[in-house]
Amino acid sequence: MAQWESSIGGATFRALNLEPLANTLGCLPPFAEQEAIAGFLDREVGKIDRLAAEQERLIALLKEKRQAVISHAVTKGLNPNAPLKDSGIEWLCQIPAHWEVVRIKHVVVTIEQGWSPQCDATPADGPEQWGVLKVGCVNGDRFNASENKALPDDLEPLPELSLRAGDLLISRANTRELVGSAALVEQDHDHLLLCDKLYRLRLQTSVASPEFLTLFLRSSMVRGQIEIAASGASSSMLNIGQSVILEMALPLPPLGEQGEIATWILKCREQIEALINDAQSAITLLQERRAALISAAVTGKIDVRAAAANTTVEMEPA
DNA sequence: CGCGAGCCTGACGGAATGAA
DNA sequence: TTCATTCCGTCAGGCTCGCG
Repeated sequence: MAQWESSIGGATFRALNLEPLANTLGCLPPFAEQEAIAGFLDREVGKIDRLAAEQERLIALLKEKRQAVISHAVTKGLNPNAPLKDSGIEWLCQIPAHWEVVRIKHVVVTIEQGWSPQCDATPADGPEQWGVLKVGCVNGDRFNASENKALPDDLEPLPELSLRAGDLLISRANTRELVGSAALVEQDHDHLLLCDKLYRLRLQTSVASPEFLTLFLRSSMVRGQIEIAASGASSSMLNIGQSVILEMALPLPPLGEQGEIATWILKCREQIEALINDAQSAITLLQERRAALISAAVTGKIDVRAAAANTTVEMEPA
């Protein structure tokens, strides 16, 4: 490969011309050994690919688990022995008997949208420069303050749109999978402004915890409701109105229990994310091992006849 | 390279609502 | 009624990726 690097042309699409390929110098072992190397690589690379596929499956299962943990905890609580009652809402099924069901509007003090002036394409440079959030800041598992665009110097910022700790942000327009994504702002961002495509909810914190509501909005039940309610002619930009959020049923434990549930979910999430990271590292290592193995086998650094007799293969250090 | 497809979203316009 | 603001919907374009 290293021999070809200087011969590869193209900027956006990298292509190798035939001539350098034809002129490539290679070492050619006897035919029987070529066959042995090919057979060896088939076996060993196959093993590595199977291990990597298992890790990929593990990651998919962990992501499902992460979702299931949220969905279960925000609708059933942490005590498996708590008596249940019918919630009266079809998509919520049963909830603990001591919980209430309210409309989200009953715990919301304000809901507002922001402002989307024409901005620079680059994010604000440091916390002192004004920036306007992009809708993508609520995608994924947590609020991402780096998803913003710098406000041009000739535009006057609107300080009342800057973010405060506890603000709950929800995207009002995006693809079906992303619309309604919710994230909690954990600290003040004095110079970051709310954009037109985001709803900001401020709650009666004596009744409802923003952490709990954020997690509830991420549950599979709410995702299902949002995806049903999303409207619009363009499938790449579906919308949800304020009423979709405000009229949604919310199963509400006592405030203290909301906090316990949120803390527990966040702890589980950390553990699951650590496992996902481990699996991803394992895949990276397997890919490196795969490339090294192929390289070592075709350059004669592994004696494949000896390797065939052993299950473990020793490679010379690179 | 050039092109098309898919995905995402900024920007803008129109409808609805509220204030004067 | 008029004007301003808020809310909602979508067009068009940027970006990435894959293909011939």
